[in-house]
Amino acid sequence: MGRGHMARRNTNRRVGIADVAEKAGVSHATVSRVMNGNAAVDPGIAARVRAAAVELKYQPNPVGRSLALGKTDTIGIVVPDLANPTFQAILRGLSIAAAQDGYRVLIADSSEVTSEEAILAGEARRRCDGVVLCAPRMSDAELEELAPTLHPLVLINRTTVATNTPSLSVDYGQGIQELAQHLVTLGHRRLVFLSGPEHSASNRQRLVGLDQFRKEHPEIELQMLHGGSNFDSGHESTEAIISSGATGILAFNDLVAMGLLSGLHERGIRVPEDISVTGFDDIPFAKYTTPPLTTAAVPINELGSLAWRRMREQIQQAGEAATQAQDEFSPRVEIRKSTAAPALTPA
Amino acid sequence: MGRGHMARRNTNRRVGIADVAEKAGVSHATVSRVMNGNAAVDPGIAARVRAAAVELKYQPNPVGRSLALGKTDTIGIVVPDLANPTFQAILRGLSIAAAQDGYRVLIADSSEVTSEEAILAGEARRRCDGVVLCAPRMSDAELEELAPTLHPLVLINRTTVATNTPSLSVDYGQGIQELAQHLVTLGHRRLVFLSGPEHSASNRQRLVGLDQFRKEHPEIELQMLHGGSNFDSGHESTEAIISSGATGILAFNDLVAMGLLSGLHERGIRVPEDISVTGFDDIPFAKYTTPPLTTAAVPINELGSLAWRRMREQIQQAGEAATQAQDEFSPRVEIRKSTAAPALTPA
DNA sequence: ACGCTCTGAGAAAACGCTTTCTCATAATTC
DNA sequence: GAATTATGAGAAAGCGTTTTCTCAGAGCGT
Repeated sequence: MGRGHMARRNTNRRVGIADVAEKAGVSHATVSRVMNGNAAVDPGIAARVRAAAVELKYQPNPVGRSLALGKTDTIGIVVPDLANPTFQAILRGLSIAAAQDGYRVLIADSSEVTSEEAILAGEARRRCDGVVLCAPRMSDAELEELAPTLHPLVLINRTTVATNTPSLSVDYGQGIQELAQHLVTLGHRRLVFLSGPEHSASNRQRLVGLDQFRKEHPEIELQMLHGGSNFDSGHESTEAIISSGATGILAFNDLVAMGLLSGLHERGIRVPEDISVTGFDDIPFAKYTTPPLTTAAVPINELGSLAWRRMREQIQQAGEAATQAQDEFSPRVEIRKSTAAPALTPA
Repeated sequence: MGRGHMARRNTNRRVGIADVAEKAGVSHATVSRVMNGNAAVDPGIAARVRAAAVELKYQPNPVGRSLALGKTDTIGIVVPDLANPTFQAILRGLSIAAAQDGYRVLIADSSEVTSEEAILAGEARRRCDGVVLCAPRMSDAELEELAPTLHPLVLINRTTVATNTPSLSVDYGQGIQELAQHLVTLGHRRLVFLSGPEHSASNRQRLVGLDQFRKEHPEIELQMLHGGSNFDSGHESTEAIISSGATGILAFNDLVAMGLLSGLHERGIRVPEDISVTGFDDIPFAKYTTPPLTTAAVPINELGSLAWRRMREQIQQAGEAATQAQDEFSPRVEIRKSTAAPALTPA
């Protein structure tokens, strides 16, 4: 029972195409043809090969396939922070959508280290058939330079001008304006925006939106307060918020709002009776806070699956340079219980 | 300026080792040696090669390397549901720890479809150097059969007897007992356990723990209520909880507890004054609910990084069959504001 | 000055697969 | 029945690396 000429190195080798070929008494090529259904193979032989394959539990080695086919059936995603529910949701949507088409996703977390992003993205690209760059913190110039080298690329929360790479963005500017408008309609006259990370493009968009809002509502007092993007930064801002004297708070996102909510609660300040608070994103937790959070809903699951669709389009087209879609989502204000008319409307 | 014999197929080929070799006037082999610093190379030549490499922006193709080296520097993780913060945290911990050692992670979400788990795990294994199986829902028998085929394998929340694969588990049984004890100590006499998914091994552990608890506290009334593992199932149980007449509620996990918290709030029932609620896991959101949730803290970030350490040990040892560690974590009860003495202790 | 060891670079095999190329055999046509 | 065309399987080239094998030339000792 010789193992043939293949028994050269390891005895406990993983079963390869050669083993199946030997067992079925055919050539490597024929096994490959049968496994991939590529060319016509005599039904009898095909059956023999298939039988040998199942008997040996043969599973083609994906690395070998990848090298031969020039594709890995894998896409990469680079996120600034995997702890952020927004990015988790995008990752999830992407992963599920991609899986439906037989693709897997490789993840890379830049941990908000801007300088790592380009490296991670490049590495991911070399291992994968494409890359999704999620809310990159790098500069526009850097992004512009990097984009072409990544080519099958989908951008989330950023856009490029030079190359026409598909991008998915959310109109944060509009969303924050609508939230501000909501507060004003309720009767609030003194607002605070608790801003997010400086490198965040979406934070800049919110600021631009609020500038616009100021022009349209010169009668409203709108203060800016520096913050971050997580619970803790919201919590830490509690005192500053209280002493601001504002009655309506626009938090950078839901996480910040939740941190703030908890801080206010500890201080015995009632929401929404004393202060109204809004979030942004409508993460799944937002409607379960106490009180449920008024926020601007970003269709976060769709983002992931649409990202995959755009990626797939590029992978399939390969050659033809089609015009790439620039999708923009408008957040929808979700009014819950964390906002209400202020107790005393100042004269 | 001929491209040499390499210009056979695509003009816009990706730059390969051959291009560098040609430019530096050396052989493929030498370029490889320089890039990997494997063998001694004449400093002059090495410099020439390196110069050529940077000029051409040469980056070795990982697929080629993987084939040659028999490793991918990638590990896979299979989770039942990427929407669950617990698994997200594990994924994150794993990803960050692995990245520190130059490894990437490929994710697979079985979406709670038990029959997919084995397939996904197998596929992941073929593409990666190892697999982390996170809270698999499959039967013990299936797991026992699958484990050896996955070999560099780390199990989370499950164990195997046959193969000695390292496993990380949490003593859910003890944790839930401690929470129950906490409620009893506060004066509660009527408790409810709002249980989780049936296929979940950790749910079974909780049930076993509570059986034990019952034996030790025959005087306590402990009801079981069916539920799930997310917000909605907690929210949906609100009525059943209220009509149970219990004053202390042990929710399957923090998500369920949060859903319940919100349901109780809507019904005007105060927590903890009227009813005490506990969660499990101590997800980041738990301390920001209103009121902050009493829960059993699972060291969730450590789980991910420890999973990587165990994986790395196996990858490095390769040959030597070392005894594999079975790590067990004891949850630590985190007392917050969602539990308190019941208003009226029944006679 | 001759032979020996040692250093270092190129040739070639290997990794596991797909696919083109080639050719034998069977099927078809006049 | 001989020439022509389908059909289908094997041989071999490639995919992009690493690594073993081989060998030329430099350095050394006597």
